[in-house]
Amino acid sequence: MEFNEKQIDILLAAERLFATKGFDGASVRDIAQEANVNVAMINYYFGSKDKLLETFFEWRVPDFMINVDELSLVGNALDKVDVLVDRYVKSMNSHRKLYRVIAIESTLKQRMLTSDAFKKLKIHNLEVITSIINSGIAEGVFKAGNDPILIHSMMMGTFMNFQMNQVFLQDQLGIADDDGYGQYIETTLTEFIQKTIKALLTYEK
Amino acid sequence: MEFNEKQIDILLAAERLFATKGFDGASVRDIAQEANVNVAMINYYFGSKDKLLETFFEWRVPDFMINVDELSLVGNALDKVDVLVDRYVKSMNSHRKLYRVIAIESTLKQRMLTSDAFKKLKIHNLEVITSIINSGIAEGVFKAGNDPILIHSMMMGTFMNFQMNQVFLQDQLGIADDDGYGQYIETTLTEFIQKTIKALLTYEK
DNA sequence: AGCAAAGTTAAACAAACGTTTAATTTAAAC
DNA sequence: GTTTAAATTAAACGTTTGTTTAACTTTGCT
Repeated sequence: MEFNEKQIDILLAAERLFATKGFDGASVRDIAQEANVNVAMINYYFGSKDKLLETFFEWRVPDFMINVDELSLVGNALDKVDVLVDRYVKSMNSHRKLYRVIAIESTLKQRMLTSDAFKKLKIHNLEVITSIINSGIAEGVFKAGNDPILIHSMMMGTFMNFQMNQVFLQDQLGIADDDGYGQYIETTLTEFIQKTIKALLTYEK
Repeated sequence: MEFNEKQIDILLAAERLFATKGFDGASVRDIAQEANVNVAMINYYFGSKDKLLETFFEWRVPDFMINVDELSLVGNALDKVDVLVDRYVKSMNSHRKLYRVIAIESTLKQRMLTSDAFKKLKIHNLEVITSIINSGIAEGVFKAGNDPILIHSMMMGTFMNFQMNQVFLQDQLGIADDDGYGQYIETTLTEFIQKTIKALLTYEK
């Protein structure tokens, strides 16, 4: 997938507007204006508004694949959890706008169901987590019987909750601006998720 | 707030359609048809589509207040966590449609920011969790230094993740239908969240 | 230079949107 | 039974929606 400058302008404008107004809330005229292009260019390059969303997803999905090579370098399973969560949160946090789009649109009716790219992404990431847990069990550090799906849901959900309730949480946490909020996510929230997963995997009962 | 039969029909229809198509995606004509009323009735009773959403929120919010009395009956802090999570998940799960509406709309621009009812609800629920954690620390069962906001985010986020990714997770978990998914949430997921919170609050490091 | 393809534009398209109007029916009060 | 207000309706309102058209400009190739 190769895009020229103008197409990327449109994709970036769409990302901004979808994230703040949702797919239905952002009109093609809004997007065209944000991207400084004529309205017709969107249909010319992408075919339709729906296909723009689809193309947008395919364009961004690769950014969210967990890099397995990086993880295999780390020694024990406990450290692997730390690295995994750190990379995962950093990746999602650096594409915060995108992640809000995903969260919103993936819930609505059948949109995105066609987008196999995302299903494959989720399955890939699930497999990475599963292998880490299994290696921890093999080492004797982790207890068995914890479903990777639930752990993945916990990690994703906790992060997403911070994305969805930024206004409320930023206020509650006494954080001044958006940058501070991003920093909080990359430090305190990351450590919290790391701690939670390790606590859970080593829990006796 | 008292509503007649027809108004409730509209509110219920709105709940269904907002949940599946989003606020922008559900037209007033859709809602009117779903509720078997004339289109004009929506504006007649609620003023506008925006006010319908606002009224809808205020109508449903009370259902999500944690009942503190029920919790004070339980003895130790560990059991309180179990009861809290159980009631919380059951409450959210029985209003699944609504919760999807909240999740979607609360993220988009400034909508809902005016709805103080929700902020108060969140603060109330946060206070309940805080008091449970503190009582556990007083008992010597829980370790100190865990922010209630993070624990609440984890609980909410994990549950919400199951709401947002039902199609994918239902497939991955091999669950046949919607009822089975609801049961999974009320049993396995509930136990997982309970275990996670207790593991975290008793974790050494 | 000449030509074909790609890029770009303003204008127009029909459809759908939320809302309002004006007319009519129903219900309640005296 | 008459009167007044509330409820209900079909139709129309003016916008906005996503998309297409047709004319025009730019680009790349021989």
